[in-house]
Amino acid sequence: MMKKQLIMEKALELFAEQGFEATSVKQITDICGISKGAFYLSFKSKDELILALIDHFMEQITSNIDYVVTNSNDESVLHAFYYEIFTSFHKHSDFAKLLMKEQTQSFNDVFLIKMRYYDQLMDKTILNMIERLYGENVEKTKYDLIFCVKGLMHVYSTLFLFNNVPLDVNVLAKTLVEKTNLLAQHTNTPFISKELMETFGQPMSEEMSADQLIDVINQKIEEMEESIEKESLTLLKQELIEPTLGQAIVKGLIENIRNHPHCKWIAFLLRNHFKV
Amino acid sequence: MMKKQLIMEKALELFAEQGFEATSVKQITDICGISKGAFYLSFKSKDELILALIDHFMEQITSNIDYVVTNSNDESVLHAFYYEIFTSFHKHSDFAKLLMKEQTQSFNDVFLIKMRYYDQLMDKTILNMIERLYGENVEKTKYDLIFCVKGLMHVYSTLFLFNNVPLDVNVLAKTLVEKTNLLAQHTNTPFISKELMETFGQPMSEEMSADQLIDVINQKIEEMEESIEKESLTLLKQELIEPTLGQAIVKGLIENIRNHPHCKWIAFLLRNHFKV
DNA sequence: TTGACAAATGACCACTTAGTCATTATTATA
DNA sequence: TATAATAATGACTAAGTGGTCATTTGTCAA
Repeated sequence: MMKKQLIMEKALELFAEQGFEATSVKQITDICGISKGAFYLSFKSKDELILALIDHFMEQITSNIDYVVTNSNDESVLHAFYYEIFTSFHKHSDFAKLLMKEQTQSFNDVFLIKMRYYDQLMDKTILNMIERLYGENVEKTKYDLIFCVKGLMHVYSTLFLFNNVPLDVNVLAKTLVEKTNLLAQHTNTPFISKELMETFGQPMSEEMSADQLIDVINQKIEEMEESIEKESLTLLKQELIEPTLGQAIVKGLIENIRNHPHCKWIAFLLRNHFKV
Repeated sequence: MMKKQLIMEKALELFAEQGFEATSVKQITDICGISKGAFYLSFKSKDELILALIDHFMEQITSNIDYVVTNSNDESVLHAFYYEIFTSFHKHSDFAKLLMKEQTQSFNDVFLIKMRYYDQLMDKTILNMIERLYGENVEKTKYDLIFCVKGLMHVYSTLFLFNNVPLDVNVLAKTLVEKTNLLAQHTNTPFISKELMETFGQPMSEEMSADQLIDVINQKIEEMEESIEKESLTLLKQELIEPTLGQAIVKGLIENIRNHPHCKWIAFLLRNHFKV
């Protein structure tokens, strides 16, 4: 199991540098110092590896952003959002590079669906934030705003990822907050209407069912040692099967598990499910 | 020579769909209905093919944009800029897709240099436009503005290229003009300082020398049949060797060749050289 | 020391790749 | 028609690909 992590780490470096297609399994196993067979003991295929990488990092990044956004006040939420994103990208710069390089590529159906899934989660988070901050004022322009925010994120990420520009995340976040506010408060001409958004934005992937959630939780529970987190998770599972606890308790339980590295994603899914 | 064009056309389609690395020479020759050998009669390598494609389209697009920008008044220049870009991308959508997919990829040094070169030309054009429109007001924020403009271009291009969104170029250009004006007129907090721009933006690739320009022109002249364009080009070559004509005449001569499909790029280079 | 089980190996498979070149087909010239 | 020049072919090479599996190695408890 240690090996799986080693492979993911080293492969990520290679993917970031050369791209996924240009990196061979042989190259990966060589710098890991393991045999080809050992690789296929950890991953069924090269594709499975990149999918695992995407999930591993996107779950982390997505849930962190979501938490930060839902737990900041209106004054600070935009700044917190940008700050969190760029901090994540900076910390996991190899993954961020991989993401940039492969996001328009399309070798694999599963890959594509996964990318679209996380992209839609991001859209949702941004939209949420925008609606909360500007309300009715951006009714006509909010979809354009999503794209503007993503466009800004994209260029500035490229800038510091591929040009080793020294990064002061705080300043960067500040400038983008200013720009976002400007665009939100003064834009009048929309390009993306609600209808347009719906025609191309394949119906937002619906949420996970309670049953699916329970499966994921069961799997995690088995991996965990006894702890407050495990207890909280067990209670939350119970709540999924048969709701009895109040909102406050549920929220508290989710808060308990939120910082456990293995639970971040589940915490995110549960927050979404219980809408707390 | 016809064959070269056929290969470029068909290869572009494949590259746009599958990416450069994922497309094999065999695939290209198959849909062209030619043999492998015939391919290597037109191109020394697969790499040379993609470089030729980049040059072919980027020369066209870059020179068109430059012309449009330098020949629009302050009222309309921003709109003209966006309109021209998106029209080009829409018209050559396969090439635009290729560009998006491969712009962060880095298989090849020559490729990388080429991409950076055209990217810098674009930066220059945008900067020019911004300085002209907003002057002193954007002294501190103009570099950020370049990136904002590129970020907006990027997301909206992705949107209509990969999501078959119906494209009303006029409306799109309008919304982006509004956004650009907003950002230019009200942004106060810069992220990219002049120094920062200089540290990462390897010294702007210096202009072509007069001698190099003459070489390029000589080559073109041979390919052309007798015409006003050819005569103009010959006179311009003379002017490069020994300046005798006035600005007005030079400008007129460049105007003469500007619409000849083979001369667009040369017209661009000459406009830059004579600064007319 | 033995035996049982899991972990790890790397030769090997079938296939694909970019690129070459002796050979053949086509065209133009005399 | 004969000859020279050019265009086009596709079998071939050498290297590499993702993936497999019979075999070896390592690690336990008995």
